[in-house]
Amino acid sequence: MALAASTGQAASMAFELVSRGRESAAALEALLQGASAPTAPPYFGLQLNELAAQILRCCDRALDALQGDGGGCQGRKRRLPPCTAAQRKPEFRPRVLASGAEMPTRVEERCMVQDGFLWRKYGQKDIQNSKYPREYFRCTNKYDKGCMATRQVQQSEDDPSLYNVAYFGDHTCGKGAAIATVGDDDEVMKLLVNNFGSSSASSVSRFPWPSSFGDNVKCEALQPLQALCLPEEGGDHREKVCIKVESAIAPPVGLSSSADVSCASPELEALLRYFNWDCFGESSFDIINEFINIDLQ
DNA sequence: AACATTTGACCACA
DNA sequence: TGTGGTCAAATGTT
Repeated sequence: MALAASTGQAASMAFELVSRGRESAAALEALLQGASAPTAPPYFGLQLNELAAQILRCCDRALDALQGDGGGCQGRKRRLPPCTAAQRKPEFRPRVLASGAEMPTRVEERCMVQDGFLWRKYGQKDIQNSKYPREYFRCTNKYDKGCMATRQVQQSEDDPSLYNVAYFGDHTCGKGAAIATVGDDDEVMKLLVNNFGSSSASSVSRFPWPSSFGDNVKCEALQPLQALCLPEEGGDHREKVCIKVESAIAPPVGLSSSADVSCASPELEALLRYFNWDCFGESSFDIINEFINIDLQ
């Protein structure tokens, strides 16, 4: 009963948050419709007005879901696979962590900013001595362009709001080239391109984290990036960054605060502000992660 | 129809 | 032999 009450409370809070997000997105879209094309450059392969429209669609679907099923955020469902001798698939088990904890609610997988690199999840594995599973992603251009870039994402045990993201291999699909030309006049984007366009230690040393992603969301690299660039055999490289996504204003325990990187570009600031409202669950991490992922290529 | 995620099985490696 | 990374069938979403 108490559970039902708290579930209802959470649902109404989620509904309110999504509603606020929708209002913000609608305002953003209206602003962008009045802006001339040169002031709204494409980010991550999307025009900002397209981005705003996408946000609206996501909000509408989220609101529909919240109203439709009494508050539960349903992810994609999987029916019981047929149990025949030819099919090895055992019976379906609900998605529960090894620790017995529930998986974070997936609000809307596809409601994320595209960074020019598209990742496709190809596996998930429970890792020994870890409460949380590790998720495996590959570049969607693996087969058509032979791009061998992959990444692994795992929630931190010490701090569930922290995710460890490891990047393997280089993108050979060329999809990131456009990103480097976006924001040439933007201080932050320059830093990011300078730091991540090369794997050399000298450029990495100017890694600009931590930076603020709006008022309520912070993304921080918890360790110097150069310490996490692990060379691999065959010229392959691995980059790993710890990402912390928090919805609270208060700084996380054990993390020293430092100066935020200012955003010289109003477009980028507008984009970052967009993240404020969608700051819960796994989906919010995906959004942030996708953004950070640009930097790491 | 195309493309996405899910998830147990398979396989390589230490 | 245990563990982690990948595969691929089933199934959901657009």
